[in-house]
Amino acid sequence: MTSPDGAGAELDDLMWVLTASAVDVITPADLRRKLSLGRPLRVKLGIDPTASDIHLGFAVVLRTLRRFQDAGHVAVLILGDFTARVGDPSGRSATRPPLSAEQVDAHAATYVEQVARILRPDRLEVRRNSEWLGEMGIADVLRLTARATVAQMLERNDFANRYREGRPISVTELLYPLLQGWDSVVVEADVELGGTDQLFNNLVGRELQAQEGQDPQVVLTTPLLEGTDGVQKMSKSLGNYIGIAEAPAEQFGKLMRIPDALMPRYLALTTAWHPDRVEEVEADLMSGRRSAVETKRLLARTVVDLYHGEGAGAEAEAGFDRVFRSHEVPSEVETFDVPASEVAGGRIRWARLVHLAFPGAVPSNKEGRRKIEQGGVRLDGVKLDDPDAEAEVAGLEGRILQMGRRHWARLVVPSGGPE
RNA sequence: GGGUCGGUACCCGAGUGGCCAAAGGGGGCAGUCUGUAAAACUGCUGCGCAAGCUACGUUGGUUCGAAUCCAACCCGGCCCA
Repeated sequence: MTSPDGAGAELDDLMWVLTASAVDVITPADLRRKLSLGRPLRVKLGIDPTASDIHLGFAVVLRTLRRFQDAGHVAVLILGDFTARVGDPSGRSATRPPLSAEQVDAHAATYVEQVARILRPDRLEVRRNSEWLGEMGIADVLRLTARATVAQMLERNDFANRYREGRPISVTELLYPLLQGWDSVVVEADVELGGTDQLFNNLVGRELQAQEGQDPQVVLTTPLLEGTDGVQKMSKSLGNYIGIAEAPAEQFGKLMRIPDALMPRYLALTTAWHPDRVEEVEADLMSGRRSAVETKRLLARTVVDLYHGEGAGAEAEAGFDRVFRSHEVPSEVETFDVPASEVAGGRIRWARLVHLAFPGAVPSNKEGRRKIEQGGVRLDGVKLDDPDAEAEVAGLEGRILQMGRRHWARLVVPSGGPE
């Protein structure tokens, strides 16, 4: 079906770029046909405004959307504000509390701001599904529900598994696929993108469009990227994510810590490279022409460059080497002001100080004590050994407290207090 | 509506009157090693300097003493209607 002329070759390449990392394309023939229409396609992506940080996992589908934009098509971003307000119970157990309109607005704003780091502003349309779903009456809803049967809904793996395992499924949940599908009808989507977990929902959109006499959307799903632990899919709640807005040093460090086995996945899904380039680097890695560490460094530099600009990756790498190769203190260390109120008689317990300086990593005094006992705390490179000992606060000024391998604080002593 | 089983720490899960801040596993964290990878090994994993305090769905009760017994309630699974 490939024509020998230039246009055909171009289309072949575009298909390759758009679908190289896709899991399902339903159907490739439809996609090819639509791409040849000679008009900008409307490419839909529904997002759930309950989370507020975009990470590399979600960026996978956004990157694909960007590729459509670069090919001249329009990104139609649907904020599922209506569904978020109703309270999507998909997470079950903790029956997620419905969000208020204000919360949704706040999330939506940060979302759009972050999305702008990946999508281009021209050829971008942002819609909220409350625009139309909020207008629907019970009669409309019933009409919509009449279009699907329970058996059809249970075809969705997620539902089928839960049903089989005796886990709860709320009736509302059965409704979501229909509502999302209706979004496609309203915005007249030509293509809908989504993670593989959205396959079923997006196919429902295809059905509904056909019933409404529209040319059904092409459904293209992208893989769910594994998080930094290499096992679970990346998500904020699991803490295994790399945010696209995170600082270069953070991103670089986290990327260096992913399991080696994950590199091909990350090369393909997080770099925005042409798939030919991905294959080339991967081949070098497999053949040993490029070592694992070098490949990982290349990956980390590439991703940091992508979100922080050309050169940011190399800079982050230099900082990384400084800390983890030369074991020096990073050039930028956050200062920690020892609170005067915590100082008794010019002294403070080490365990307490560690807790106060690193509230996130050391959530309690008790934890601070454990960290010291286990040899995880250093002052100017010297291990502390007695958590119950007290430090002379006056002697702490400007010294560097280190906890574990990745936490530092430059101590600042309160001045002007009653001496 | 009736019956039945269940709700334990971040997760799974043992525990059925005191020896339970609660076995075991997973996860996580710190240490050694290393490429901040993997594998391996060690330790830790409610809060408090401590006395002690708070925690086994919720509330109340029995008891010298409750995660364990009783009552009501809330939530979920299954079966019947």
